[in-house]
Amino acid sequence: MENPTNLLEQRRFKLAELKRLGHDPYPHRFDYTHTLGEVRRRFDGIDASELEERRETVKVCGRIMSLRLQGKAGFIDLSDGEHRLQVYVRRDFVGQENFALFKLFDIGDIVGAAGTIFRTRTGELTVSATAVSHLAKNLLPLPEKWHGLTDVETRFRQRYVDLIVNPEVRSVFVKRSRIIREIRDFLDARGYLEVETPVLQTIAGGALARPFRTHHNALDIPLYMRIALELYLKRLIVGGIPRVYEMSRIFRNEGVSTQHNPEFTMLEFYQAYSDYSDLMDLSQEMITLIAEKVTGSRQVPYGGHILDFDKWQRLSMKEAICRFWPESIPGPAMEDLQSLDRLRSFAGSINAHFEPTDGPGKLMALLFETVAEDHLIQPTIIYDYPAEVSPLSKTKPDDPTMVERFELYIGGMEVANAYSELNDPAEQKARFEEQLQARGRGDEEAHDMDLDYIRALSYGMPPTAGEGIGIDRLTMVLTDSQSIRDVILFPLLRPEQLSGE
RNA sequence: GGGCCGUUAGCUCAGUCGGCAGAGCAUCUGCCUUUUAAGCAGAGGGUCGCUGGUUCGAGUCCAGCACGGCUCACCA
Repeated sequence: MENPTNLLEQRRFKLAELKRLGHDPYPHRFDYTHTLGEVRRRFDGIDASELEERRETVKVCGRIMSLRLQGKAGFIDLSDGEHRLQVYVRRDFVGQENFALFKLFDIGDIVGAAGTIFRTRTGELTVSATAVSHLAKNLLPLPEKWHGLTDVETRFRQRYVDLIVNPEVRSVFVKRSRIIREIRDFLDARGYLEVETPVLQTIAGGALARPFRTHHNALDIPLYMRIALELYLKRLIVGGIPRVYEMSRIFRNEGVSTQHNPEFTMLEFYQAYSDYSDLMDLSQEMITLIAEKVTGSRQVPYGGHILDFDKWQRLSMKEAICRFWPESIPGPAMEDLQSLDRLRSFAGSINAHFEPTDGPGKLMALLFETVAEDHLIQPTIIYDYPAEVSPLSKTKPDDPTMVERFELYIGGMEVANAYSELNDPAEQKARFEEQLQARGRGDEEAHDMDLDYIRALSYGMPPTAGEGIGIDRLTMVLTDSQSIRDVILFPLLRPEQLSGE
């Protein structure tokens, strides 16, 4: 057979050559003695002469990341995704047959090598092979070694290739895993029970968002994918589990952006006999600790800023509106934020879009989001929200239009949302009814009535504080990622047209 | 959904005024037994995202479509 010119045909040709030489092209296993990381840990500190004396033998395996052929010898760099190790293959050390096999190796192939550890003239730790094995063929060439893979679409669609060639991508997901583990450790150490609640729900509640719809065939009923964990976790507080959390996927049928993916990971935790101010302290402690454990410092780079987790600030929503109001436009005083007419005129003055049916609470939240959110780069707790936009929160003792709720902002993003939970079933029912009216006015995101939840509250729920933390966004902040897709392994994309070849 | 930008070799990218489709890496052939962005000599590789249009002639100009990115709106 002649050497084909097409890259793919060349690889298939080499695969056929492997078979022709009597090698199983896809062997079942490989008995390695050390991972590449173990070799590095064990021998990295040992100099050339000592290695020569010790003649340590190893069997290692990994993917070929580069290959330098040099006549009757050659070097390959193996990677296991995290560590790299060089292998030296020399014809008079491995023999004719193994050397013929070695010549069929391509960049990207998975191979094994047995041999002794030594250092080359340039000092690099290397396995001098006495035998090589072929373990799996790379039929689709990898991106080049200098620029790597930068095309964003290919990186997301073929994350496996992204992970092979871009080591920093792996490090983001290692950090993400660490964040999740630290959160579990933190909550477990404080007596929280981790639970799992339904993803498929007949009423998608606990947040103001549009759900995905699905259908159960056997029961022939419509179902929704959950948009929050909240209402089931509070049922468990009623059931006598005073500290409970769930960290899992939720789904919102909304747009995608650098800060939104339709499925994302949320931590929600609930603590009985506490209110929102307890959770302010707890969140601050937890997030600062995680930042330090995951990044090694309480000062963390993000988007050209240094986030300082030693300097948290706390502002009420009204204070934040007044403080961050643009200087060029006459701004409100605190007392102006009560009056519907004034709120409307202030919203107009900053070109914020609102509906005539929006009440004062919605307008206040709108003013906040418009003028303040972008300024909240440093870790900031914004507290005391309008009741109108918080149907599940307990009102302030001195002001029934406001609730005990706070959100945590870092890097200009909302990272957490917490409140003192409304536990009066009669008031909860009234709040749901208000939401139904908003729904009647066309607000698709208004909360649905959940009569079982009212029934649960009627058995008595202790005073409780609860919080939700967006794990994807927290990961963005702690890995200096500007897009949520950089912290989600397989973000949602439109389907791709793939031909069979 | 709106606005802006992008799509050229396996990868990263050039392509001028509309006039023969280019480079580096990768690949192939030859040489090379401690290289590491190995080296030297040579070669092959293209549905220029898709469909139309204008033109003697389109990667280039025009229209539509697809996919993606950023951004606005919505949201966490």
